[in-house]
Amino acid sequence: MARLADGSVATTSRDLNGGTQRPAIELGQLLTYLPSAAAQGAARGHTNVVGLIVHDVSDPYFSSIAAGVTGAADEQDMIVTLADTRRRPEREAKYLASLRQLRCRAVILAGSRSTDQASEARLQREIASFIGDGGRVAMISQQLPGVDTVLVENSAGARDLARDLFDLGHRSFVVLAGPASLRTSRDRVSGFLQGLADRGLRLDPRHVIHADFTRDGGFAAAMRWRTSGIEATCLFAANDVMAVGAMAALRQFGRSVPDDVSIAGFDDIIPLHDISPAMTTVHIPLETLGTEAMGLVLAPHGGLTPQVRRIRCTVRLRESTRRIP
Amino acid sequence: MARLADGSVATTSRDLNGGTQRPAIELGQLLTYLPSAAAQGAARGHTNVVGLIVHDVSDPYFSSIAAGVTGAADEQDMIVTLADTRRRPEREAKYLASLRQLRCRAVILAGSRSTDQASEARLQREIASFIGDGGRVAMISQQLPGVDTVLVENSAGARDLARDLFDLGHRSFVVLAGPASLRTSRDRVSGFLQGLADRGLRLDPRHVIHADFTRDGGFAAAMRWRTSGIEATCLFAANDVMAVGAMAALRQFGRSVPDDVSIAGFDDIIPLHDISPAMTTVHIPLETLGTEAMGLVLAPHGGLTPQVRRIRCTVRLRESTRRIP
DNA sequence: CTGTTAGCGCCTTCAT
DNA sequence: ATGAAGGCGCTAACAG
Repeated sequence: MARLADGSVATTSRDLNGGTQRPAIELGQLLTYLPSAAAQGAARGHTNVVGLIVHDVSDPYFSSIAAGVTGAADEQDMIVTLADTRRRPEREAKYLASLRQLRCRAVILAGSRSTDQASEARLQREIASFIGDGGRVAMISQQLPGVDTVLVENSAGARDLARDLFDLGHRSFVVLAGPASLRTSRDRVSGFLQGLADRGLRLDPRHVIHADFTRDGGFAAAMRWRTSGIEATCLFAANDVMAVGAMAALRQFGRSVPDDVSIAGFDDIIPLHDISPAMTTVHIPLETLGTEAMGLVLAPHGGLTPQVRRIRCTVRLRESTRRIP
Repeated sequence: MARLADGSVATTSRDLNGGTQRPAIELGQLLTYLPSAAAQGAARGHTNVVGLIVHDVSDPYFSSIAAGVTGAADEQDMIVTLADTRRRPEREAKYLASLRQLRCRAVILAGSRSTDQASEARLQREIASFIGDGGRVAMISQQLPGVDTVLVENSAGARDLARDLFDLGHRSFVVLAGPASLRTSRDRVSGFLQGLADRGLRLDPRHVIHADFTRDGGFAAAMRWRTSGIEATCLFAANDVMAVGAMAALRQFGRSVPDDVSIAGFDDIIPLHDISPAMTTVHIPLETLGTEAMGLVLAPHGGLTPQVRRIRCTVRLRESTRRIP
């Protein structure tokens, strides 16, 4: 194409790629010409695309991770393609297949693993194929055997939170948990129970109410708590969006936070930083999750032992929880 | 590749593509084989990728739009690649170039146009090249000459809001505006002023305070208002995240909402649906913006006249604004 | 319907 | 340093 300008083809390709834009003629053409990434990919056998699979982009948890990923990608001149499973675990494998077809250099899977055997098995196979084709993959959240992981210490964070709430004087809790099928929710719940146990308190299993891992789930769980007749001075929601849904429900049936009941969440998502009362939660450096994941998949191959990067969660005590005399 | 299974090449390509998986042998291979999208793109001359360029994914405004786009893309078996400018307008052209190189079928540009002449001009050129190569492009927000647009009626929405606030009894306003360089902010501000003018009220230009179009911008603007000594019964923030930042500032210097001062925002972003007091705002169907944009770029070419799809904004009066006796 | 033959647009040895 | 040739993995227009 641009041979009209110079004369040869290989040469043109070279110094177009080599950064040394020599013939001024090319510079002129540059205004509109760009090599086809598709053709380059076909010829080279790989591209500079990295895939990101999330459960729900519109959830601030995932959009912050996405921001971390796009930021890191930009610095490496990589392009990120986004897939949103809409919280249907079985979609992950499907999207991974699409990304494999794209011959992405790497894929980042953000979000809790589920306990659906069929989906997870199919995902495992897709991952194996992807890696077999020379691609890199990183998980964000829980570890999957054999793949690099940015591991969020959900359990430890929830344990610390439970202890702090206990030390604030709370003795009766209700846990607004996500679906039992989500590892993230399970880890947080069990960590929380462990923290209470550390202080000698055993929580009745009926005090754990399961619902969707969303705002509406939190609302519904709080409603179910209300009709359950279970007493509690403190509610722990397994994530912030559930907590905010629960707060809405509490408001609706006239319980004030934190005067009537304290509440705590998990994640420390940004849009909630300014609500009132400020939400007690467990902070996760969400953007960092994304950049770390990019770091893993872009790093030179780590050999046979999968890399694991642990991310600590830190308790943020705020107004939505109060001291019990 | 898979010719080992059958014998021919074209045949394999055909019924792999044609859905009629004939030879059982292939079905066996299918477990791991997938045609390379890169090579397909090279051969066909186009791909099933659509690009999405946003100002900031972690902003709920954009993440909701992204959700709409990914949802629509999924239905059409398209793949979306995401680029985040981090609110630097000059990045748009750069990313558009990357996407052009990818030979995307289409690109969606979400977010306010700026008034930076240089960036906009460069963007215009990129768009022209992109379209010249046979790609489709759609804007979300304001119209750009010659390109399909999902036009948000910011001005009308702000005008309606102003009238409603006036009718609530408010007579003194302060506008917390975004940067003067952002069309979206300008449109909302001018619409708001127009609405007041419709009721016979003229707002002193000093009552318009400019800041970043972010939470921190809203916080800063509210702080500047405080020290300005200007009196007002109602604050209008040009978007919700600014409004929430302003509310944080108000809380910090002990002004209660809505008792001391009413406040209104714009966008009706989801994470704010449950805050207290509930925020008066102007609703935009954000996900719809994304799906409509996909509709535009996937529709058969609209001829020479660019398509424009207008999206209405509707006022949502809530607790953060009160009636003035 | 199937197999053959050209490309698609680029990159990469390999000589020169 | 530069040009020629071969190939990347697939599709499409053409014959059989």
